[in-house]
Amino acid sequence: MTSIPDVGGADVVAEDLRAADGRIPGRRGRATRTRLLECLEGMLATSSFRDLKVTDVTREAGTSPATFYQYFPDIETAVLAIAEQMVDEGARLRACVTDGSWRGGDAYETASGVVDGFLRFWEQHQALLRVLDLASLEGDARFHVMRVQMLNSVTVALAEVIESVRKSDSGEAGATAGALVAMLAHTSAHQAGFESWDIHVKDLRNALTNLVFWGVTNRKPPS
Amino acid sequence: MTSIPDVGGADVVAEDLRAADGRIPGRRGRATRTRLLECLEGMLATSSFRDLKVTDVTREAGTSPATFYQYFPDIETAVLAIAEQMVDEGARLRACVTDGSWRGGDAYETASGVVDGFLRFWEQHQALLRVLDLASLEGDARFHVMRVQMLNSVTVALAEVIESVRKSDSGEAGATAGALVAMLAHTSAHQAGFESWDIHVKDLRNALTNLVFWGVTNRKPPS
DNA sequence: GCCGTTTCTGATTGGCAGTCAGATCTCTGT
DNA sequence: ACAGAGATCTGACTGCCAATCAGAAACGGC
Repeated sequence: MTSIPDVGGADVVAEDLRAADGRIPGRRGRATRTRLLECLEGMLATSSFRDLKVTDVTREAGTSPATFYQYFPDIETAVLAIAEQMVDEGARLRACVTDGSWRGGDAYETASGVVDGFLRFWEQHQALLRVLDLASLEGDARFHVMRVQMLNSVTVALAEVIESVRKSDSGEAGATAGALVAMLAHTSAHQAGFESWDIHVKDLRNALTNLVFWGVTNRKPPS
Repeated sequence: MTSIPDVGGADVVAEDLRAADGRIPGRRGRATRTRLLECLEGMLATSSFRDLKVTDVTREAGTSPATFYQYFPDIETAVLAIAEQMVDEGARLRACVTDGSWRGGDAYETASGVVDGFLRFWEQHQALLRVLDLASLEGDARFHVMRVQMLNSVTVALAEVIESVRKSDSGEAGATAGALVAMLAHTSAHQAGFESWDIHVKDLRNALTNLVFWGVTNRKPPS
C-alpha cells in the first residue's frame, strides 16, 4: 500500500544506509557509493575476488581509499550489498518450483523448468555466486546465511511439493529436496567444467530433469 | 622392479623434491620440511585457510619464515603437498563404485555403500576438502585440477556402470554420473549444514541412496 | 680440529589495509 | 552573490605481513 515512488531511478532509496560517521548520505554521497559498487561489480567479473584490492577499486572509481571506507567497513560488506540484490532475484528459483503443476503429464515440464531456472540463474550470476561460495567457505557468516537462505527457500518449496505429491513423511521429503537442490546448485555452478569433459549441457539438462522428476514424483519419466 | 627400500619410514622418499636453491635436501632438511607440513595441517583444522599466516606456521614449528620459503614457494604449494596425499586416498571413492555389484538385489546395497563412502570421506577430511574447494574457487589451477581429477575418477567409473547397467548411450550416462557425483559431493560437504535445518543425516543418507540407485538402474528402490 | 656443505635466521624491503585531520565542495538562507 | 554549516573527499600516515638476502650456525667426512 505505502508504495515508494521511484523518483530518482536509484535502486536503493529508503534504506537506513549510513556512512561510517553515522550520518545519512545525501545525493552526492549516494552517487559516489553507487559508483564504487558499480566499479566493484565490474571488476568482480574479470578478476578473482581475493585479488581485488580496495586500492584498485577506488582507483577505477577515480577516488581514494578513505572514501571507500566512508561507505563500507570492508570489501566484503560492499560485495554483500551487490549480492543482496541477486539473492532477491533468486526468489525466481522458488517460483520455478511453486508455479508449475507436479501432477500428471505436466510434472516433467515443471521439472525441466526448475532445471533450466537453476542453470540460467547460475550462468547469469556466475561471478557473484562464485564470490558468495568463496566468502561463505571462508567462514564469513553473513555470506553463509545469505547462501543458505537462498537455497533454503527453494528447498522448502520443493520439500512441500514432494510431501504432497508422494505423501511421504516430511523428514524424507526434506532430505530428498535438499539432495536435489544440492545437485542442481553444484552442477549449475560447474556447467563450464562439465563441458570440458565429454559432458554436454543438453545431456546434463536431461539427466538433471530426469533425476528431479523421479525424485519428486517417484514415477518413471516419459522418454 | 627397481623397488625403493623404504628405510626411513618417511612417506616422501624418491621424489624430486628440491629446496628453493635447487639442491636436494638431506636428512635434517626433510625433517624440517615434514615438521612444517605437520604444523600446517594441524593449524588448518582449527583456523580458516585464509587467516593462516606463514609467520604463524613457522612460529608453531619453532623456526623462521625464511626456512619455510626454503621448502615451499608459498603456502598454497605446501597445502597442495598435504592435499595430494588425501586425493590419493580418494581412490577409495572410486572403489566404492567399482567394487560392488549393480545387478539385481545387490545394487541397492552398493548404492548405499557409495553414499556412505562420500559422507565418510568428506567428514574425515572436512578441513582439507574445504581448502581444496576454496583454492579451487579462487582460481588456483593446481587445486582445481586436483579437485576435478578426484571427482572425475569417480564420475567416469559411475558412468561406465550406468552405461552397462542401463544400456544407455554414453552421453547420457556421463551426464547422469556427473549429476549424481555433484549431488554427493555437495551434500557431503554440507552435512553439518543440513542438520541445522530439520534434515537428519539418516534421512539424507536414505534420500541420497534412493537417488543414486534410481539414477544408475532406473529401477524403483526396494522400500 | 679443519673445511666444504647444508641448513637456518635476523634484518630488511615493499605492498596493501585501514585511519585521521584537515582541505574542498555543496547548498541554504539572506 | 556570498557567508556559513555541513557534507564529502583526500594525502599522508601507521602497522601488518609476505617475501628475500647475506651471512651465521650446524653438520659430517677427514
